[in-house]
Amino acid sequence: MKFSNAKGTRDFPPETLVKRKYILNIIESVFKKFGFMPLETPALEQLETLTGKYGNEGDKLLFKVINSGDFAAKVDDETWKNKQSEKILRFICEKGLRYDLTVPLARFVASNRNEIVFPFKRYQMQPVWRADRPQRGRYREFWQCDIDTLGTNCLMNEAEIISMAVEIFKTLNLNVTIFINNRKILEAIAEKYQILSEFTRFTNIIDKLDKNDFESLKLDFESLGLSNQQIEELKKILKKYTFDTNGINQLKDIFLTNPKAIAGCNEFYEIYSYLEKSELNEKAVMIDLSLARGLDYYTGCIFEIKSNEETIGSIAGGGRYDNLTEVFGLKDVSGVGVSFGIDRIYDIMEKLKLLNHIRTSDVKVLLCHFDKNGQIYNFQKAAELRNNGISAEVYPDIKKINKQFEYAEKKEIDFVIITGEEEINTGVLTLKNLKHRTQEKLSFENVIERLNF
RNA sequence: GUGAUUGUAGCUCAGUUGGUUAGAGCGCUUGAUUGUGGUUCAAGAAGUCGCGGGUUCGAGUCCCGUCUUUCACCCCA
Repeated sequence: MKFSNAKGTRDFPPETLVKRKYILNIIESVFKKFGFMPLETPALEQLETLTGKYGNEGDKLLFKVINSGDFAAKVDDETWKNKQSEKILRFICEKGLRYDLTVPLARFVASNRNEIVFPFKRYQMQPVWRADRPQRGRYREFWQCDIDTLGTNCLMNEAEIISMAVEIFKTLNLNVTIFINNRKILEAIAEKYQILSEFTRFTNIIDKLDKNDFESLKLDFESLGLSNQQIEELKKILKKYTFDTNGINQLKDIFLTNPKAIAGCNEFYEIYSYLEKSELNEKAVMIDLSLARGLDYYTGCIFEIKSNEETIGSIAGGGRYDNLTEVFGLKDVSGVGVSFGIDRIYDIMEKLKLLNHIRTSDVKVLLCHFDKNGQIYNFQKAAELRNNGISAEVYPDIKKINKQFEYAEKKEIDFVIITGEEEINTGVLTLKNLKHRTQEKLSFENVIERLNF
């Protein structure tokens, strides 16, 4: 194959796209049901909008877009000769592909603050790009389905996110667990051990706990300056707790005095108070103190959702960010949101054969013919059928009838209308059910009745 | 970004220590069957062996580069 796709990007053939849209539609309809409004932003952002928001690793994964025109001429000889990529970059590119949908949202909200109705509830389903090495469930171009609420501190929004996630995955028939944590509690731990200055490194290490056992990370914790006793203590604390009064009480008992931890626990209590009476099953939501999340901008509650059946990393993630719009000049606007990764959801559902029932075509009937006269007649009949709300397709060529049947079968069209001289003369339609191999002669009205089930 | 790994017909894959004209199954086309398919039978088309370079009398096979795939890190949806 001479022309392959760019690394980590894919084509979506019709059969795939039909299934993707099925998932997207479910997600979108739930978003709408909760009162979120759509937003789209450009694929391209100013590079300075994107840099510095995702941590060091994030910046490395940004796709940069080279300036048009004679970009090389604008680099001075000295910089060019020294081959320092970072410095040259500043001269030759000023745009980049978006890395997620949250930062563009913050930019949008900050610059449209006067037109926006707050609290601002928006959903956004668009591709994002990351210059990562691809592997299973990891692509360089993938779609995120985001919802965010900005301009309110109310923790009902966190509870709402959980409800939405539960509804989405219930509708999709996927067994998942929603893991939640709170950055305030993680900060409290870091404070307790006086490693707050190393907070990012600390969260990076504990985030590995889902893949590695605690023992193998001991050296990492030691490198933070923690004593053996402290590490043993951590081992007891960094685990999962049930998301109910019992579990939160356990947590609170650990950090009796630390104000940040108490704040974090109180947030859990409040979020739980909204959900207490809903029909969540006990294992749908878990508090997981080893959940950290890499993105730098989270300040409160954080979420991550994983499939119970497939290990492909997380299929959704998000959290509360108090200061994200501040870097775009808008203070005191807190936001909370979550992003669903449709590509991973698709991969899991495909593997679990949960998408096999999706029909590739909405067409109810294929009109077949033996000659030009039949085709012309069918062209008119198809128009009449469509006018009566029936999606119909005329076989687009004059070929043997069995070819036409095979075409219908491949496109999962159950019915065919067979038009020959006899049908044209009498005005009666021959309707055949390909699945049952039955066939009957019907009037136009009866055909509509038959196909309108 | 680090270290591995993959690529042969539309698809899944064979292809010996380097040796003539690169094979199979499925699929596809045509016919048996000129108004009724999915079975069966017969025939047929199909490949710059990912791409570029090198070694060799000779490369699908060995070497280098490159693109792509998958995997482990890093990190993440």
